Formats: sequence, C-alpha cells, structure tokens
Amino acid sequence: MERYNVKETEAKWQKAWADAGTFEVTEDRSKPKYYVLEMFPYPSGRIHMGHVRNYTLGDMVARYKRAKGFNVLHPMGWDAFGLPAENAAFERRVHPDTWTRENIAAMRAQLKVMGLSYDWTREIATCAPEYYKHEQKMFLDFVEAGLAYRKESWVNWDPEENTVLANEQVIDGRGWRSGALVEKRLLSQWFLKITEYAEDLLSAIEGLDRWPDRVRLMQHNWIGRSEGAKVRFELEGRDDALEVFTTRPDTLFGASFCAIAANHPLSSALAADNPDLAAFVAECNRMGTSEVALETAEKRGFDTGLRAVHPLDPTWTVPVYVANFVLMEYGSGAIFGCPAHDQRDLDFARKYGLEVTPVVLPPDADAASFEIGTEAFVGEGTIYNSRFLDGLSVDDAKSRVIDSLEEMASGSREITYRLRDWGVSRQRYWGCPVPMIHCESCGIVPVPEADLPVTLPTDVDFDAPGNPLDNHPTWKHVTCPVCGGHAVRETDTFDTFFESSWYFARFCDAQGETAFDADKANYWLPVDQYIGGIEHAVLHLLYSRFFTRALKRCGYLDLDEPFAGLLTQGMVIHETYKDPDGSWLFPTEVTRAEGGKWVTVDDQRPVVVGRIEKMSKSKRNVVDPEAIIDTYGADTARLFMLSDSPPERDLEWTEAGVEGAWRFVNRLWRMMTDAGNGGGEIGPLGMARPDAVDPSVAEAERAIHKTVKSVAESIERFRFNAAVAQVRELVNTLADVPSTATGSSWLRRFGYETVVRLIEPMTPHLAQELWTRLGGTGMLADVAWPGFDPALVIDDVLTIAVQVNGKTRGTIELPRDAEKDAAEAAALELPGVVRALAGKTPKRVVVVPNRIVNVVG
RNA sequence: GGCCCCGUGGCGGAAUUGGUAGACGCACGCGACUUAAAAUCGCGAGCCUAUGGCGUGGGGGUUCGAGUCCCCCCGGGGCCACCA
Repeated sequence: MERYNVKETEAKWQKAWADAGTFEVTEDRSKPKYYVLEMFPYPSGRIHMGHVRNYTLGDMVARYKRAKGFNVLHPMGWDAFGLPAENAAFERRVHPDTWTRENIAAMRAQLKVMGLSYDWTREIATCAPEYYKHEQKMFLDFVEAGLAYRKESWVNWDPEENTVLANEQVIDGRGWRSGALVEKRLLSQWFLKITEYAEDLLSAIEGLDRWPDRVRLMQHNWIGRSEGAKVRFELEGRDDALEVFTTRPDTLFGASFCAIAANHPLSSALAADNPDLAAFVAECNRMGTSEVALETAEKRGFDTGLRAVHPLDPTWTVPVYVANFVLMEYGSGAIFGCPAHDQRDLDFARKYGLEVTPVVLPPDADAASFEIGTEAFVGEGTIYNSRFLDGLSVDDAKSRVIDSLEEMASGSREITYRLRDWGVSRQRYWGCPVPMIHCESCGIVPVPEADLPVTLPTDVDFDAPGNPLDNHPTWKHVTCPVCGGHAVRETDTFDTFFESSWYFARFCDAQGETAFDADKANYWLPVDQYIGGIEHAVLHLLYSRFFTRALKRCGYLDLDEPFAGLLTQGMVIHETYKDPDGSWLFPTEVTRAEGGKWVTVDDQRPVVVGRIEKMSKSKRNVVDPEAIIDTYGADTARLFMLSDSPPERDLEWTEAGVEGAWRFVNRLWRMMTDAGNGGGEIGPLGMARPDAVDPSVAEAERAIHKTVKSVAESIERFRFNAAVAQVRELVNTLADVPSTATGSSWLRRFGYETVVRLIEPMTPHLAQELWTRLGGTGMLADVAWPGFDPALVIDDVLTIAVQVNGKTRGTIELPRDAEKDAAEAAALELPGVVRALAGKTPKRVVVVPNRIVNVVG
C-alpha cells in the first residue's frame, strides 16, 4: 500500500499554486471582497510557533472565505525597521540592511513551506525606500494639516537604548525592551496629534462590534476620558493664577491645599530663585516610576509659601505646594487637595498637618460625629459643610458648583483624557528618517517633495554611543531648501509603529508609485478580518485607527476604521524542564523513561517538569516549527494548531497532540486511497445517488449534510477546534458504514469528496492531493464550498429526553413536531418515569416540542 | 487600589445560547493482527458505597428545568495605575 509522501506532496502543490498564480488577486467587482490580514512579522531570523499559529488561523479564514465566493486579499510583508537589527550590527559586524534582508529571505522560505494562500506579488518590506518614502510624504502632509508638530517636552528616556520611548513603551517605569529604569529628559521631539481624535477614537469603539470586548475595553481605558471641571485659583499677591483640573468639584469646600507638579512652569520659575526648591524638583525628576518605587515613595511636598485664593470665597486661602505625586502630563499639572475624600490628598495632609474637612456625609453617618481617620471617604453621600451645596447629592453638587464657577468666570466644565500625543522621534539609525531640515536662518523646513525619499546612509559606525545618524560625518549636512545656506538634517527616525500604522493600506496597491491608489484602497479596505496577538491591543491598533483618520483628513482614502473585525489569538505554550543543576532544558533534550519519569536524553538524569508557560528562548521551552514541518509536514502542524484550543485561548503544544494530528492525516489518506484497508469501494466520479439505500447509508448521508452546515457555522464563529471535531466525527461515521450496505460506495464517494472540501482550509495539501486522486480536476482552492440540503439536516425522528423534576429518566423517539399529548403519553410510559413517580400522579407535564419533556411530580 | 475576564473528567476542550453535561481529541486500560514490537483496527471509561446516588470551584436564589441567568464567597488570570 502506498504511504502518504508528505514532503513530495506538499512541495508539489505549493509549486503548482505558485505557478498557477492561484492566490493572486485584483479588484474584481463581480464578487464581494474580503480582506484577511495577519499582523506582519518582525524579521527576527526564524519563524516561531506563534507565527505558525497566527498564519494558520489567517489561512483558515482566507481559504474558507475564498471557497465561499469572496474575492480574498491575503497578503504578507515584513515590519523590517527596529532595534534588533542595530544590535546585530553592533554584535556581529553585519549591516542592519544585510541582516534584515537575509532574515526576510530565510523567513519567507519558511512561510512558503507552510502552504499559506498569500498573494506574494504584494509582499512589502518597510525598510525599503519604496515603502518609507510614502510615509515621509504622509508626515509632511500631517505637518501641513497641523497633525504633526514639534515641541519641547519631558520625555521618557531609556538610558540603555539611548532613545526616547512613547508612554506606551514604558512598562512599570522600565523600557519595554531593555528593562532599564526610564529617566525624564527635556527634549525637542516630533509628535502626532492623536489627542485631537481622543473623543472620536473613544466613541467609535462602540461600532467595532467584531472586536473582542477585552480589546475594546483596553482602548477605552487607555484613552481614559474623565469628566470634571477646570478651576481657577488666583495666587495671592501675584497677577497669575493656578488652573487645576478636578473630577470632584463637589468637594471644593473641602479644599485645604493646592499642589503643582515638579515640572509645572510655576515650579520652574520659583525654583530659579530658590535653591532648596530647585533641589526638591531635581529629586522628583530622579524618582523612579516603577510599581515598587511608587508604593514605597512617600507623598512629599515643598511649601512654596504662595497662597491660592479659594474660587468661591475670596477671603479663604490655601497653601501651594510642589508635590511629587502630581503629574505634569495629566490635566493641567496642578490640583487642589481635598484630603477628606481623596486618599493621596489625605496622606499628604496628614504628613504636613493640613486641615481635613469632610464635605460628603456617608448615607448612614451622623453629621455631628462623622470623622475621617486614615482612610478617605470616596463613596456617594450627601454634601454638607459646603454652604450653598449642602444637602445635594454628589452628582447634583458637581453640576451646581460648575454653574457657579462659570457664572463667576473662575471655572468651567472640562473633559480630560489620559491619552497623550504620540511622540514619534527616535534617536536610532534603523528607522525611517524624519524628512525635515534645520536651518539657522529659516528654522525647521520640510524636505521638498521632489527630494524624497530621504534615505539612510549605508556607511555608518555602530560602535559609538548615541545616534549613528547624528555621528555620521557628512549625511546630515545639507543646503537649506529655502535660503540655500548651510543647514542640517533632522537625525531622528520614526518610531517603528509609524510603518505598521498604514501597511494594511499599502497592501492594496503594493507596487504603486504613490502610497496607494485611493480607488484600490477604498475597494479593499477596511480589513475584514485582522488576526494577531493581544499584545497589540493598545499600541499598534490605536495608532492605526488614528493614522487612518489622519490619512482620511489628508485625502488619502475615505475610511475611519481600518479593521472591521479583529481576532486576538492566544499564545503557544509548552511545559518547561530543568536538569538537576537547575538549568533549563529544551524539549528535545528530555524524554520519558520507563515508569513515566522524565529524564535527560543524553545521560538519563532526572528532569524537573515545571510550569506550562509561553514559549520563550530564555526558558528553552521552544519547539522549532521547521523541525516539526520537516517531520510531519505543514498540514499536520496546521491541523494541530487548529484542533486543540479555540483561537483566543492559549494553546499547549504537545508532542502527543501533534502525533494525533499526524494520525488523522494518515487515516484520511488510507481511507480514501486504499479501499482494502479503508473499508470499502469508492463509487466512480459523477456517480448518482441510488434511489434505494440502506438506513445506515441514509443516516450517514444526513450526517454529511449536517456536517457541511455545522463546520461552516463553526468557522464563521472562529470555533476552529469545533470545526475540526465535526469533521473527525463525520469521518468516524463514514468509516462505520458497512461496505456491504446498499449505496455504500456512492456514500463513500459523496462523503469523501465532501470531507476533502471541508478540510481544504485546514490541511490544503492533503485536501488537494486527495481531491485529485478522487478524480477532481484543477485547484481545489477554486472549488466552491459545498452546499447542503436543508431537508436533510433536519431529523424526521427525534430523540427527546424525558425528565422527572428536572432529572433525566430516559428518552423517547418521536416524529418531528409530534403532538404534545403524544409526547406526554409516551413519556409517562417510560419505566424510568414510572419508577421515579412511584405511583404518584404528576402535577404537571411540561412539553417543549422537539426539545424535552419534564414531568413535575 | 480601579476596571475586566475565567473556573466543566487524568488533560485540551464540546454543549443547538435556559432543554439528554462531558462531542472530538490526548493520555490510559483491554482485545485483534504480529514470533515480537511499532503501526493499524475493535471495545471500555465522569465519580461513588452502582438496578441507585452524586456531579460543571463553594454557598444561596430565579425557573417545570441552570455549566449557561442573578447575589455572596473562594481560586486563577488580564489590563491600567500617585490620572486629580
């Protein structure tokens, strides 16, 4: 019997698809379009299991939608700028460009072996000038439109990477990649005005109904809308005022101090004449923002000696502090403190002996005796100690006090967002140059469009600290495009999230002279199904949503939301292993000895099996996809990726699970190619259904129709594991039909063909090979998804459960839509029911037609 | 600290969305084939003190009926976090 030659077969069909251009697409307006996109990879050198899962999921959707008659765009490219290339340059003396291109070539070859239905003619790499020249143009358009601007600001500085980080790249006070403690520095940086779209980005989340709730919530929180008031506190003896933001204007009569951030302009001004204050400010800037630092850090303040006048009572003043817990970046960088109803303010007040006046009375408290101890009261209650606000609820007091402030012109309603503008400048080499020129006489001027792209120099030195572009002897020296005098280029490059914020549009017209043709982009976009990791829930997805709006404003396309549907896949996880010395071991270094004990392969030393965790190089719990595909083939790897867990959940990679998938691949092969072993003859191509068939054949025929229906439903709901299970169930059913049954060879033909069409999105090579061997012609990928007969997915006779008081006591067979009386009568005759009733007359019998009978005793 | 998710056999997970809990697979056991093993095929299997009882983390509730809905608790996870 011929064995399934995976390698040969998979290679054969991959070549056939490529030669035939099967997956190349154009804007075919006769079909509905469907754009499937997986988050494109960083070319790190080799694909890992996370990639395999991601692209398998995408290919499942792409091939299914294609079979359903959609014109499917399914492209792939490379997110090719980034720091690792520079690190490689430093460590291995290889140019980032060379390193990146070699990695791309290696990874492309690995992807091609997976049999993914990509239109490779659209492949892009973001490090190519043909790609990034367009984003330089976009940036100039953004500057023109007021969406990009330069400002001096306190930035997060990663001392290890020698670069600025966006807020989103600071995790727990540390650089997201280096892990180094982030410092504050004052630098001139380019920003994109994402805050201008804060409200729009927030309210549009509601319309993203095919996004996971989790991601929508994360974006919601990240934008962080707060409703409150802006309140003016005049400064006694000065002609300026302090502007504070508060979400609790109702507690204004409980104010006992004001506090400003260390970096507040007023702090800086006062510090200029006050060395003690200057020292305090410097100390605040040094303070870490890690979780530990924040929890242990005391609320500290420096009394400026200034007094702020209460906005609702000119005779009332409070002290003004510079405080280490006030953030310049949020609100106005200044607060008023109401210790009774805010924990931080309370801690601060207790430390500096400031007044604590409660102004919100808890519902069951007594006004005469209620006191604040060490915990602030932040709940709902009735306002008191607050003059004209007394007796109001918190909400009523808020709006009432804002009305008064507005009348007196000392405050107004204000909405503040946590979201900050996106700082895009990076002091790195391997990124897209910011196309700007600094001229001493003309200021900052854009590089003329005709001079784009501004390309990176190739002869750079990576050994010196800092930015190689800045260190380069000649690159930055240019003539000013306005006055012709000497000028220098901007030596910063863009944050790499810049490239990934529009690549989905470039795929619509990947080889075009312009960024993309608006007609093509408008045809393909939005991406119908985007698939990738949850780690991009905020950064990449939020930037892309903003970028799309910005591009719309600049006339590039007509679209707000780039991704209509989003699927966030779980991680691929694996057991961890350690040897007796505590060193991590690769899965290939351990094995199961007699008795189930884990030992090392080499010398049989005992192995400690640890937690099941995300695959990571440091813990060595990685499995190389290439080795798996080499052994079992791409189809087996793909099938396992789909079958064990639903996509959003983590998937544990196990050798046994892969073996299971491998067995199924071979089982299908044997079943359909070897009548002797598979159990029965397969009818000839085009064989018609016999008029008379055995009941077992008729039953299996129904199973085929039901499976066609349920597999499609499962795929539509991304329950790929269920879809695989349903196919397996059908295969079991087909195998059980006796070969002697009348109509069995017809059934096999029908059943096998159907199975092959159902598994095409999962295991495309096997499906195509079997399709051809069953007599099918051409590409199975071009064959439509099978249909089903609605009459055959509905059973004529149903098995209905019969319960007594909610406990199942047996089942009855009933024709579909049987009379309630008939169902009741049949149910009451069941021995199990008679026994459970023990001679008692049922009080009531609930009959839900075609569903259930419940006898209430 | 705030907000949000999730707890189903030895394991991954199903369950028509309130209607026979445990599909499908993994692991396991038994049998067939084999000199033997592998592969393959067949059978078995939630648990228990088994013609019955108990079972979806625990407790309560709604309902004829709850894995599914509501309340409380326990456990695990995620995101954000000196955000005024």
